[in-house]
Amino acid sequence: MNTQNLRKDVHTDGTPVVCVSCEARHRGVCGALTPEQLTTLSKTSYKHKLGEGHELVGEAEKVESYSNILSGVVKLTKTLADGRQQIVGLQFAPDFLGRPFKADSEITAQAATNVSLCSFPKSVIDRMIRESPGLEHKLLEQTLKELDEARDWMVTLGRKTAAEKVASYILMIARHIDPEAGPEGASATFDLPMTRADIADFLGLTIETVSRQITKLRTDGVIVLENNRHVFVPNVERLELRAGS
Amino acid sequence: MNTQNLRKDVHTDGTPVVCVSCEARHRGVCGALTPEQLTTLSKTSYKHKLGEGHELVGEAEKVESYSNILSGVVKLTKTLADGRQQIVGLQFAPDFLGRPFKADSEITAQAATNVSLCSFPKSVIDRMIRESPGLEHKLLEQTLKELDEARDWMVTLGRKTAAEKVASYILMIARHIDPEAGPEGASATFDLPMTRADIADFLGLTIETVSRQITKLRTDGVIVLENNRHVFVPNVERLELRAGS
DNA sequence: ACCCGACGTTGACGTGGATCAAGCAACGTG
DNA sequence: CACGTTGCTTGATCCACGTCAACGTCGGGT
Repeated sequence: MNTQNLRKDVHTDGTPVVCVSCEARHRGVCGALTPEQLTTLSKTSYKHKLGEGHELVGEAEKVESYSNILSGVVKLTKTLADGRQQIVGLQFAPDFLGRPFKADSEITAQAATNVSLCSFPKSVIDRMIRESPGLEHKLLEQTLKELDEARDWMVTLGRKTAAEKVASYILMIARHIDPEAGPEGASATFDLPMTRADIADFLGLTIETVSRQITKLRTDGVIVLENNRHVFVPNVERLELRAGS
Repeated sequence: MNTQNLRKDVHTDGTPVVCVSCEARHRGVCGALTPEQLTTLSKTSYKHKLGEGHELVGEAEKVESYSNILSGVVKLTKTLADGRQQIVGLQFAPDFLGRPFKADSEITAQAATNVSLCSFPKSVIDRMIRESPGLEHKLLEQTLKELDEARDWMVTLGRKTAAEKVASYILMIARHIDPEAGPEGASATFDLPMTRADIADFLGLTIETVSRQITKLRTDGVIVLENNRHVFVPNVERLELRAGS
């Protein structure tokens, strides 16, 4: 492990901090740590990959550790007693994963795609939180962002039609994965990171309805599909219109 | 203003801290402040009341100030361009109101009932946050709680039937307003703090559907209504069954 | 007392999306 | 190659909920 390089990355300009074990910037974590803390963290963190569908919680994986998502998409789901399921959140590439100050979240985290993570023990981070207030500030910011996203989605779940829901979903994915697609009449290309079943669970619909609405968007020329996963949006503004603002 | 009393409240056992201007405990704020900060805050905070339906945001009220809710219920709503509305959160008596680090929340806060608040300027609190890390910790805890509630409600919005939604709503209100109603077969009595229109906006339904489902709960003996607002739940467990877990 | 408006209930009817069911394409496996 | 499996689409039917409309009830103002 090259501590020299680590130190240099921290000291030269302060901002771009890299975790030595996974060689990635940790949004919300490393950026708020002192060089000493970062070194400590690096000694206990480890990089690993998960296949699609792999569960991250309930098997003592998340409960005892926090993770940064290096690539892929993680879905947070809640399930009713009779099996009805709802996805309550999606975490993308640089997000932080893990619930501070609470072991039981009643939420299941599952890999929606292949995922690679950089994990470290809960105890180490919890101690660092107590030591450096900047870290807590980062956590608060991410939590506020998640709260905003959750509330945005509540409007979609409660008040939009199936057609608007599906358009909103595609638009959200486009903005996350292909953020270069500017707001002004630009086009976008990306892969849907989830199955139709996942999309349905996210939108509070059935797979049949999702399929029909996607077909409609396709026949109307709003999107172009390839292999059921690869999406091309020739005109993002047209998609925005379908999403019901 | 009696600073002697204030100091005494802070010093004797540490925990029960009282704001001198509104004479109430402020969950999430005063409890994390030093005596000096509390004194400073008291000089700028002011207590006031708002009638039902009064807006707290968009008119420079919330943007430039934070508030503690002393009594009443505040609803947070989002509105689509065509007027469809969704309530994305409810804040009850000891909650903190106001979004740190962001002036534009795209959310409207309205008094759902008569509300009394204790407000103070954004700038004062923002400075105190920088000074005392305990305050930020409190904010993080409240934000996490709100996130949990939002995600619980997403399941209700996306996957529950109208009957289950209404039962879940009544149950949630019961637990907030009459928390003495123990989980084991106990009864509960309380007033619904919102109109049928608000309930509909909260549940993603129409007022007619809400009315029909309430009527059904009444004719089935799960609840007893009086004046359309006062509710008696003879057996909370029966209501829980209707809420679909 | 009267009216009025806000709020709530109830009924009749239409429809969006769920449900049930069939079929298709891509894939890996014996 | 036939075979099953998984993911997706499409069609036919049904029903939960929205929509439209009428009516009841309460409280406040003149």
